[in-house]
Amino acid sequence: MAAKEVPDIVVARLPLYLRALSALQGDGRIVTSSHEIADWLGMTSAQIRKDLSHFGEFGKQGTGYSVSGLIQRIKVILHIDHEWSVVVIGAGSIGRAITHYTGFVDRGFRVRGIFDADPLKVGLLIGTHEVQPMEHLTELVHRHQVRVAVLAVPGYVAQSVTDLLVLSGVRAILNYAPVNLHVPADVRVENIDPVLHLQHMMYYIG
Amino acid sequence: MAAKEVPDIVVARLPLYLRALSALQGDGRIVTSSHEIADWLGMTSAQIRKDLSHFGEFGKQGTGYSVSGLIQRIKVILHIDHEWSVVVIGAGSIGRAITHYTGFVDRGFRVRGIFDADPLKVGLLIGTHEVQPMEHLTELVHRHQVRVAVLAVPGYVAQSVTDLLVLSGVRAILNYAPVNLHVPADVRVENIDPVLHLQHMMYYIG
DNA sequence: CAGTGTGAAAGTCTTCACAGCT
DNA sequence: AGCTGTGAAGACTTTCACACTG
Repeated sequence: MAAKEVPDIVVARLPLYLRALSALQGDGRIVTSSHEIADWLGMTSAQIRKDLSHFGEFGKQGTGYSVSGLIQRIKVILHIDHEWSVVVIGAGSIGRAITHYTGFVDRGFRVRGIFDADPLKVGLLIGTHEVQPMEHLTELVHRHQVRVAVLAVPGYVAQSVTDLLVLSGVRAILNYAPVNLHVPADVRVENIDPVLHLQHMMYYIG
Repeated sequence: MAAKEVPDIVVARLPLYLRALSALQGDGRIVTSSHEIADWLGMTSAQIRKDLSHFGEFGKQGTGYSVSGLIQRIKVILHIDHEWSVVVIGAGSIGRAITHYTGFVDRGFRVRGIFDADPLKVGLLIGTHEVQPMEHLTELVHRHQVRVAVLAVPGYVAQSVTDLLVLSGVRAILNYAPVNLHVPADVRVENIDPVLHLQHMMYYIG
């Protein structure tokens, strides 16, 4: 069965399955089942089977799934069977944390450069990366064919930086600024705002 | 209409409304409408009205909502009309970024301490906070009645640190480790994993 | 008239339960 | 026997559309 119109919510769970499968692989499991993955993630096995069924058939009835096989298939579906180059915009504490983060590389992403508009930050060394001025952004994006950016700038410049990123050819933006970005329809944005999560939880903590 | 059994997905959107309302307030708006909030957030006005209707009546027909009034009402619903004390566990780059983050305080949260198991990190100054050893955690949680923790430790210690947090009285954990934490039913966990968002977006970027 | 609050309808997502394969 | 893949049922969420109010 070919993937044609897969619900976004299903796509959003595939990276979670990848995370569970990596953990199981780390534990030495060669074969697994929808039940085992479901237990690891705290969800139901039926949901996992249903989700996967949107993309084809991956398991053996009576046996389960090959861990490495399913990992590979999901990576292909998500287009992360090869490495993506990423630029980080903003050399504040969030930008620096992202650039330092080692968990990126083995999951398909590689930081190619970090940029900041503040002349005082330009030239600073963040891990192995030297902070570059915004003027160098477009050139580097073209040179490395960067399609992915992490945006870690103050809210009031987030939209103008976004416009520049889009113009340079970036197609996916992970936004840490607490604002809603406007982008063309063919550009994806996902937002991360830790305070939103904290506020959400407080409803139940009272 | 009293709030009785509000869907979690509705609760999760309230912090978003708060963010939009703050932005509108920053622009000098005194009164607003479900349409204006919806435009700002890129959603429909019906959804906003329906969501709010779970908690009561907040607007004036024909006029709209008082911006400051609605902000205050939502803060009360979310229990963030007062400040919550937070501890940060892990003084790696993420823990440091969180501790530095100034956007916490004005949105209801205040970091009371940062902890790390690594003796080499203990004593380091992060902003105005000195990194403390894990042994001090329980005492500080009790002293400041901390109910909220941000977990920024490596995956392989995340569960044991979680157990300690829960034992100390923490009821809400914002987890940056890429693992699924097990907690008692009265403890809330929300997870943040930037790579999950990046992988999700790559499906559409191809 | 503009804009809320809300039943009812439409749409989406999850769970069930079982045929069928290994 | 054990486990997948999947229609059908059930649960949940969003959208519609309009009575009502200032």
